[in-house]
Amino acid sequence: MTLKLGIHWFRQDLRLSQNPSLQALSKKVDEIIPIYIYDPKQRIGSVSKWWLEKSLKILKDNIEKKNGKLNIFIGNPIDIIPSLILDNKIEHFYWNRLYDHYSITRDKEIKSSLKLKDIECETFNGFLLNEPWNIQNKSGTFFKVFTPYWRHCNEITRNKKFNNQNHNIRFFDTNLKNSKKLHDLNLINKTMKWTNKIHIHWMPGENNAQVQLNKFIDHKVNNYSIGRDRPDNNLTSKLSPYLHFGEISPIEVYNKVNSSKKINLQNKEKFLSEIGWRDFAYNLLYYYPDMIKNPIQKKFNNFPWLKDNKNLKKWQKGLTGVPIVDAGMRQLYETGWMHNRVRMIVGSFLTKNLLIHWKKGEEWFYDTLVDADTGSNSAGWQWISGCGADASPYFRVFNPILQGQKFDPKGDYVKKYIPELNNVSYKHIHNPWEMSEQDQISSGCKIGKDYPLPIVDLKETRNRALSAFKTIS
DNA sequence: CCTGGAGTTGTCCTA
DNA sequence: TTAGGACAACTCCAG
Repeated sequence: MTLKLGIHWFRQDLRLSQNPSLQALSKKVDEIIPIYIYDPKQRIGSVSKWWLEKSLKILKDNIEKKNGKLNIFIGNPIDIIPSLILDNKIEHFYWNRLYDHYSITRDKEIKSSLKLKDIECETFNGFLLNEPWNIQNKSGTFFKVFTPYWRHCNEITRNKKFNNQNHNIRFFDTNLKNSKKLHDLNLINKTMKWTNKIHIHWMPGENNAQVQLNKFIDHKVNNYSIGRDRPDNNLTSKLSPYLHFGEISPIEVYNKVNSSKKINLQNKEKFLSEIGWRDFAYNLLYYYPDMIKNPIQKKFNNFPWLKDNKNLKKWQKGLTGVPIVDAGMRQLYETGWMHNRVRMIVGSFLTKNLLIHWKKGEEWFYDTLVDADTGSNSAGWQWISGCGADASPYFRVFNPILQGQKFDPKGDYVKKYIPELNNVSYKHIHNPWEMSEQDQISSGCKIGKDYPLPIVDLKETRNRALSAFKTIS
């Protein structure tokens, strides 16, 4: 008797638990051949490469604990998959779906070629609470505004039955021919000092994702509603990279939080809606597939963005002279992550005070964030720059001094990432250029020497942005 | 098809 | 010092 074999294709679902494709396939076949295909043509940031390497290593180990082997390939899946099927007499080929244009196009092509060969191909939702085509407003189209979207989506998700059981998964125990070593992907570039420090702050992998979720539920979520806005504490869930790589199921996150009796309603709803934002971003990406590159509001094609590489570089390095902006940019560079509130502040500063195209910000974030994600990243940048579907009104230009004073009142966050300002008093921590000569001497921080003067005048550039918006309306 | 209320995350000015 | 209104106009969405 021969074994009935099926392939599960891992993509952004690097987990064994609560993985719908793996679950379904294990009911169908005797043993599962798990594969991962690294496609050099698919966009991936530098820091994401670091995370991916770690994550694949853990996945590989977890599969080996179940006496299986993870098979890694390099190249275009469209070329690789047909020969895998042929060589190994595969009759079932399963995966969990993705929602960006590149993946959708590729997956469609693969699915139809498998159908032609009479291979059973099934795909699943393992990445979102609800897939875009299942969420419609009463006019029968997709939602463009978050609040009504989430009311609807939340209702559906709350009533979904959640199967907490994991069917036993049996893996095929030998590597396929031509499969590569993880090392061959060359994901971690040794010369890049960047990623050297990331491991201090992050532990990828599905086991760590569970630890992080439990920690969040036990110690953080009950202060979430207000606390999430404060970069000087640590009350956000930090689940974003795990969700991006699929090391944890968003439905599991939703259900564990939703069913917890310890969490008060306001904090619970606030957190769940943040998980909803992730779905909403993918809803937008699905219906505006080119939003990665182009503004959803077409009039923004005429927006007078400035090409200013000098200021862009200063923004990237955290040398703008505006403390809360610089602290955020340095946190990003150092840890691969930035607090959500600060992402908005640096985004507003780049697109409104510096008038630099949001795309430049999107690219930098994509390269440097551990949670760099096609949907959330482009939706976030379109929102903050004002060109998104449901964007911030144009007159809402953040004042980084006020934001700093409001959300980092003692300057703890700023000081953590900008040691130059360590001895500056809290009165001037967000506007150190207004210190007197005397204050600059006593705090050991001479503005313009130890720490830069602001590269732009905040008031002037605010007005410049407002007039720029008038030109396109 | 029409209607009215609402829209993540603000800031500034004036009284 | 603080609270309230202005800042645009438009599109979305539900009834």
